[in-house]
Amino acid sequence: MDGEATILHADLDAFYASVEQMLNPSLKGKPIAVGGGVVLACSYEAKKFGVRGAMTGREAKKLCPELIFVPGHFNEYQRLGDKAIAILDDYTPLVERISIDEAFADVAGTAHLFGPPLAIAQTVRRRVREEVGLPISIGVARTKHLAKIGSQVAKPNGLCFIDPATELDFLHNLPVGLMWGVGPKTEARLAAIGVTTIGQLAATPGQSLERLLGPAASEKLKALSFNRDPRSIDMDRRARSAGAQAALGRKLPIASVIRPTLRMLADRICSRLRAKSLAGSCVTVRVRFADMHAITRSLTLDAPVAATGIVTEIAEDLVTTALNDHIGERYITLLAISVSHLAYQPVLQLELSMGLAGEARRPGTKRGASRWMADKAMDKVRGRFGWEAIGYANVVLEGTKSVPDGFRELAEKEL
DNA sequence: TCTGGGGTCCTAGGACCC
DNA sequence: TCTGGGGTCCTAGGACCC
Repeated sequence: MDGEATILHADLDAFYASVEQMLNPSLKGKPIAVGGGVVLACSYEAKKFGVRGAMTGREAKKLCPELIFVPGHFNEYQRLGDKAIAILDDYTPLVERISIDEAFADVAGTAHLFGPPLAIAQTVRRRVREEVGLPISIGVARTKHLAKIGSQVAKPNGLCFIDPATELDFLHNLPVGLMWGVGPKTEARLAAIGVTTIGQLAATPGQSLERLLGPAASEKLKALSFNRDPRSIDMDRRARSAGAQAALGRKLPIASVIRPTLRMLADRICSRLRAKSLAGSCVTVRVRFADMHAITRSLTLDAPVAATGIVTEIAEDLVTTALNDHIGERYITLLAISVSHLAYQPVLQLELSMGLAGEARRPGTKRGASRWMADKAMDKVRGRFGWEAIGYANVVLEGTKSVPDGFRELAEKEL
């Protein structure tokens, strides 16, 4: 068995806000928020007042009157995040990037070169501070799950090494909410049967847990509560779906709102797919109503698609059926599309799927060949002049853009 | 003919994570 | 002026096949 603590979980602290404080030292030590209408990220000083991501700017300002809003340097986030995570590559090839500001690394095979894992973690922290200028917390443990918990416990700007000899003592004293997969709902359910620590969860009979959370979740949590985590480092995780969404404010569900919005969303998704020679055979839409409750409708196709026009039309059909099931709703507040069941499409098949799949399904629609030409032309212009050079301009979404495009792009996972 | 059972896919909803 | 955007995984019922 793997008896040694060789997994590192490295997590940049309050990443976007820390970058802003580094770029503008006058912001250091002050409560700041990136964003305006919505808080995209905030500093530890702001968190002390209860400010959180996804809050409206107004709400945040109410909690913390001195809060300073900054627009955000999105290009810098990508560059600095890459630079920090790349430092891990100097100590092992086994690095798994989780998001822009977070990664796992396994240094099991490289101790003879760089010393024990704890020493490597210390070096990485020092180098990120010196070479990138940012605080980073690291957890070191025997499993991914425990390393991740370690980095959370270490924050802000700390290091937490969990000795395998005493790891269960450490783990069992922590609140269940720190476990991967335990969010507010599960935490509340567990609390209802008196389980608030990981130790109490470990001591709960499997049957009661299963009744409460279902077989898969209870089995997983049970294993994790004894630090049995089978996951190893996965160096190239591929996305399984690609999606896009747009918050609309409050809009009547009419064609002049729905059509251009869906076209814009399909355009975003499909150009990403085509750029990677991918196509997907399942299209899902999501409609959210004024009371925040949301519904989804999906359709699985015979062949994968990546043409903007085809995805737009399928999405329109799905949204229409969704709305027909909810006639009483007066306003919609969000539309989303997701394309899944992705498959790699060598160019020839991609061209075919763009045309034939659509025509087979809906004979009356615009011919596949001309769609292929239109998409291809658009991809080409954007390749040369950038995304904004051409697009589906729409008056509908003017002014409702609450989140900058830069932020959106950072959230996109590599396809 | 009737009955049981397993496996897999599709769809809708929900919880969670960054 | 209520409440962003991009993802993953699980559940449960029904269809369908063997």
